[in-house]
Amino acid sequence: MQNIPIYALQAIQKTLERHIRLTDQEFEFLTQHLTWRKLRKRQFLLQAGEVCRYNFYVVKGCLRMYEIDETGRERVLHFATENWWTGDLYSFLTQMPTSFHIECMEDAELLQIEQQCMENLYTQIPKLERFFRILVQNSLIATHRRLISIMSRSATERYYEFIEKYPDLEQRVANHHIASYLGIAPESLSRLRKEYMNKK
Amino acid sequence: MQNIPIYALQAIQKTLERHIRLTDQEFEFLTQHLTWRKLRKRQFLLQAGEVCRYNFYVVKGCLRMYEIDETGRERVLHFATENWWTGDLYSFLTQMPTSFHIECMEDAELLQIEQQCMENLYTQIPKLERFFRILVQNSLIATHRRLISIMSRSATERYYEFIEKYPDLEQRVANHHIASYLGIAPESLSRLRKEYMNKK
DNA sequence: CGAAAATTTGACATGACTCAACTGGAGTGG
DNA sequence: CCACTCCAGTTGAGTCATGTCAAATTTTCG
Repeated sequence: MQNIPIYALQAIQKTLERHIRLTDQEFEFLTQHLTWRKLRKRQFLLQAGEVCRYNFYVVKGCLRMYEIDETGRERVLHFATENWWTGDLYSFLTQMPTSFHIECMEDAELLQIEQQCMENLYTQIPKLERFFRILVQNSLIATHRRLISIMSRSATERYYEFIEKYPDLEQRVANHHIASYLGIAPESLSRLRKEYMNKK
Repeated sequence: MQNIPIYALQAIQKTLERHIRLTDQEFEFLTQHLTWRKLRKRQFLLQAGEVCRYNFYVVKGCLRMYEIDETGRERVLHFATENWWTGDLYSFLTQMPTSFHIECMEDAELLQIEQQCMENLYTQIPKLERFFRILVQNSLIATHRRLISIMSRSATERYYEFIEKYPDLEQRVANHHIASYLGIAPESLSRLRKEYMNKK
């Protein structure tokens, strides 16, 4: 197995430090359960039907997690870039097959933790249970906001919200994926974009 | 302070047992941090601007948590009935003022845990940290589903989904609150209902 | 019983979708 | 390095689901 580069360890350490403080021993112990992974553009980290065995931390790159609905249309649930986590929590926890795909939109570098290890880690380092609880809580809060947003705001408003919140993604991510994330047709997004350009 | 009735303790115990197993001592310890609360219809458990200091477990009754958006319109984020939990996680955690209201739609009986106590409880009984992590995770999964649903399905489909999933709420909750939950106009819901009745 | 609120109904408006055609740029192979 | 293909993005026209507003009716509750 390939060694984990130092910058990746530093990155995840910094991310952890935002919520918990680990001793060097604890961090060392944690890193023994991390695996280093590199993927190229268009590769899948996860495909529908598989069980999601890992939780992924993005060191570099840009990924999207999406579902294909009954009508065959893709629905982007979220994007993940540097220092974000991704994975299908539901599948991860229940060990049921996932309904999601996670695809690299750019070459990517990741750290992964296996589900099995997580349980051990929680026992060995209770602080990690805290970390992941907070992570999930934040995720829930963000999803609530998005739900409210999609329920109360027009396509235009949601688009403006998006470019304000994620100016970088606007640049990195293909238009039709953003449209899918916002829950609008790519054609509509194209028109919104045009309108927005004219205003400026 | 009023004593907690036995049926309330039994209810919460049963709910906890779905994910963790506490010893009698642990449960006893937990109950010392619970407060019993009764509310009447139309009373507020939480109002925008307050800090949400508690996590609430519903023993009896039916509540709604909602936000008032920029246009003055109510958006129902969720309903809570028997054996559900409610509260504003974000405010609860950050101790920032909430933007939500939680209102009783029927006379209600609740158990509440104070945020401060939670932290102690987690330390004393790590299993509880697990319980709440799982709770939040399930909540996140449900919210993801709802997001996908609102993005990919028509108002009709969402309504059918709702009555299938929560046949009891359909009965207990006012029409316009369900409309708000589904993200549609009350008039539209009324029409969907009519259509649905004709079909049957 | 009566006032206020909720629901229903009708008429109309419109934002966003669909489908189809066109444009432009990136990637590929000769 | 050009020509060709393919996919993403743009644009236009027409449609439809759902929203809005207003009025009528029913229900709720003091």
